Amino acid sequence: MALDHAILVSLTERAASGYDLARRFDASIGHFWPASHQQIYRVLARMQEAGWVASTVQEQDGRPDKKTYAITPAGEAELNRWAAGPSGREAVRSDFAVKLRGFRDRDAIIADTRVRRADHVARLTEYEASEARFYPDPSALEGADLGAWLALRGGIHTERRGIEWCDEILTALEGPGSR
Amino acid sequence: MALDHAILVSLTERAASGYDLARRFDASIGHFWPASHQQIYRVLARMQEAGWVASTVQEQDGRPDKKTYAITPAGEAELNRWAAGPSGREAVRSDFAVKLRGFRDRDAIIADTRVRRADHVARLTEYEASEARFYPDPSALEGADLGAWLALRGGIHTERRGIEWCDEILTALEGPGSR
DNA sequence: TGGCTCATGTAAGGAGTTACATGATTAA
DNA sequence: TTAATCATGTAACTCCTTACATGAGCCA
Repeated sequence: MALDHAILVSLTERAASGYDLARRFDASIGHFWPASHQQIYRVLARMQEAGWVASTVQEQDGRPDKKTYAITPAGEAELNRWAAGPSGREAVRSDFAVKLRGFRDRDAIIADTRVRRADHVARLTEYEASEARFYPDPSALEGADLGAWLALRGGIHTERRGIEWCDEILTALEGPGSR
Repeated sequence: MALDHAILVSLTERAASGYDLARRFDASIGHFWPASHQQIYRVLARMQEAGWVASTVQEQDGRPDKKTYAITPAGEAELNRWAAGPSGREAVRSDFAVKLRGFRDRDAIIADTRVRRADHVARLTEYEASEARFYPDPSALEGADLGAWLALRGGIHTERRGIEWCDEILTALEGPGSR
């Protein structure tokens, strides 16, 4: 059900079409809760039926009509209800850890680890650039900005520990100095 | 499909019934790929049909019959095939990060963060105890043991960064010194 | 001419969760 | 006598993924 709330949070920041939301999810919220456009359209339809969002259609020339969704008071109430409750522990599901655990193909693991490391570095770079750009003075943050910054910090920690882990794996499998 | 491979890895270590596997998942492999007994029974049935595992039934007095599953050569081949390929990046889905991002209820977030922190500490303690007990001399490890240790290291890194993140959140929301 | 962006969806299937079901033994 | 452990499953449901579908404009 958390996709519902992720969409509501995003709509609180600004009304949007399904298409817009899909792009936002690719760029920002999706780092914490990825979603495809197909899923987003389905959930929007469901939430409209529940009265949590309302849509207005805009015609556009040369382009398909655009349905813009906005959060309703009922949607706000639902967000508040959800925000007040505890969040569940998220399940860790790592194909990679299972593969390590079943240790069979040293070279495949090394290759895999290198790819993962590069991926972590890329995302860390992206997060750090966002942090420098949008939150240069964290001690001055309040409310929504503070929350968004803390969420970003979570991403930064995740990527850093991912790099550390990859380095440990590479050191153990290839010996130090060969990376 | 990775539950299939997690079960196969576990069966490689030792043949087991669905019930045994469910307990093993609760205790160890499940830290990287949680699974309920219902799921495990379903996957075992599917893998038996595919010829990846074979079962023998043992009668027991005073207790229900026990179906013990073992991996077959076809299952070994499948595991090797899977181990040689790259592993996908796992999707991060964090209810908690979405909640932070939508920052609405400071007290609820603080309470939530404290619970999460305690949870991370508990698991970290467990992992560190396992490490000290089973892998006192990591530099001497090889093969399957090395893989299992590296997987455990991943868990340790995850919990540590989880604690760091929680501390950062609590510091930002309550100010330093009040924790 | 071929692919990208904008914009909306449907449909089928795989994976995971939750609830239900049965039945004997053993420990508090 | 109540609950937990051992041991097996079925059924319904939600959620996510992948593939398919349409159609106009724009850039190389």
